[in-house]
Amino acid sequence: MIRIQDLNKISDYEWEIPKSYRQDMRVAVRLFVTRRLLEAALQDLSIEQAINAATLPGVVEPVVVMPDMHQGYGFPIGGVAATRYPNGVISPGAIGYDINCGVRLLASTIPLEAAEERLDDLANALNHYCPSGVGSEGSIHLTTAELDAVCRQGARWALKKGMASEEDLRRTEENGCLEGADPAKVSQRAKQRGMAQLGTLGAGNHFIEVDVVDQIFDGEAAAAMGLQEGMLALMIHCGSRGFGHQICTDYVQDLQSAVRRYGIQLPDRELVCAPLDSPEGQNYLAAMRSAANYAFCNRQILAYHARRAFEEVFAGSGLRWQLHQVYDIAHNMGKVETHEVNGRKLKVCVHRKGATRAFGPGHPELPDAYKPIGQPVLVPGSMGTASWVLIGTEDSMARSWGSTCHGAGRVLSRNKAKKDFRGERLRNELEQSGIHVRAGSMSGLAEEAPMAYKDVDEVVETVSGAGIARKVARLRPVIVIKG
DNA sequence: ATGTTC
Repeated sequence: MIRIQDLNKISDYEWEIPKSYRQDMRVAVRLFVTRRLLEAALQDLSIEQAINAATLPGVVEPVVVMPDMHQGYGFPIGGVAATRYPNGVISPGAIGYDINCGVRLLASTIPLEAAEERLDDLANALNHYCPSGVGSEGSIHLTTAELDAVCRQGARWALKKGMASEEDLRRTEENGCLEGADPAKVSQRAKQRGMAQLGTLGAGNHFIEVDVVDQIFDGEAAAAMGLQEGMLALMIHCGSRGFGHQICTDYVQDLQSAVRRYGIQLPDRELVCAPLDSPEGQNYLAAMRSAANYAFCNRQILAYHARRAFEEVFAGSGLRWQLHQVYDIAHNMGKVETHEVNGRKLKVCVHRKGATRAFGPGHPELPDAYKPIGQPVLVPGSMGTASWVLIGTEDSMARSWGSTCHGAGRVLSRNKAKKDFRGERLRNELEQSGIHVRAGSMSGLAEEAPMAYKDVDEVVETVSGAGIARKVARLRPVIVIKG
């Protein structure tokens, strides 16, 4: 087990594990943590998993972990690993089971005071229009051909169906559609699971939240995003549902043979991978991109449903209002990107698992509205606590592969949380603190108890202190919809 | 996270 004295302290917000720590490490590991969060991380296997990632063929210095890190399947949630393209490897476990799990934020022009007495109705309407829960199905049942179109087109598919605007797409990572998706590389079983789940929320830590903009930290960036203090905002946190989960399951199994065929030495079988330039690696990439596009489309359709709920509730209110997209960004994804390494451009596959892309100002991928300020980073907190809007910086580009944190990060396992907390009691406590809660499952609610998570404000303070993101706004929840 | 031990 690694001990705190095995790490080098770089600053109050940054630590390093040198590659000399273990013989099979190819590169160092950088941890963006305070001493307190480092001590929390030492309680599980997340740091060991980051060290294991530093042994991957083609990995480029450094492997990075974020302050919200915790143990995951083969690779820490909160981890970032860049591998040379196309000579390095790609690993499904370093992207996650919920491919393109991510967050979408919409900002309204409705002041909290004007909406207060309608919040209960709004919670009901959101709960009604946005199906949630494990295995939940939506109103859309796709044919195989339509599902293939969703895989290729992502959120653009929703535009064709009248459920998106061009502006929604512009304010979505990659305009809501990754190139290179190929539904022919997706199993029939995954497609079966995906056909009826488009436009559904799912369960676990996924949620739809109505927040009030509580505090602005960067006026210029907030203005560019249309965020105003005291106004309502809508946050959607979900991913690719059973579709992406099945694709990950399929390829974790599939790629075991590639590990043998290409003679890859792995410290942990769960870190299964394949060379990016192998047929196995390319097939996974094409399937992973299909799931990513499904998730972009899923969040787009959920936003469409949510707008219908707002329209229904505020129709007779006499209010003039808008609900415009701020941004949509993934935190579980593999992306082929060009980064500057030692003064040279290098093409890499950036694995982000529980880490949010955080491109700095001027990046060509950003929409014009955000080029001057940097990319919006959307950080959901644990249930009932704050959520944050941040922006990417020059430092995130230079030091963390254009990435930052993604949320609060668990400290207790789901099983432990279910034992320690009661869903009914949590719901009552949230309601008493003025948050309207709609939850499908009380045991699911217990798993998401805020006490099972780190303090999101402390996580944000750390990335902000380290310089790999800048604070824009803090949001406070008033409605929480859970599966 | 997940038709939560296909």
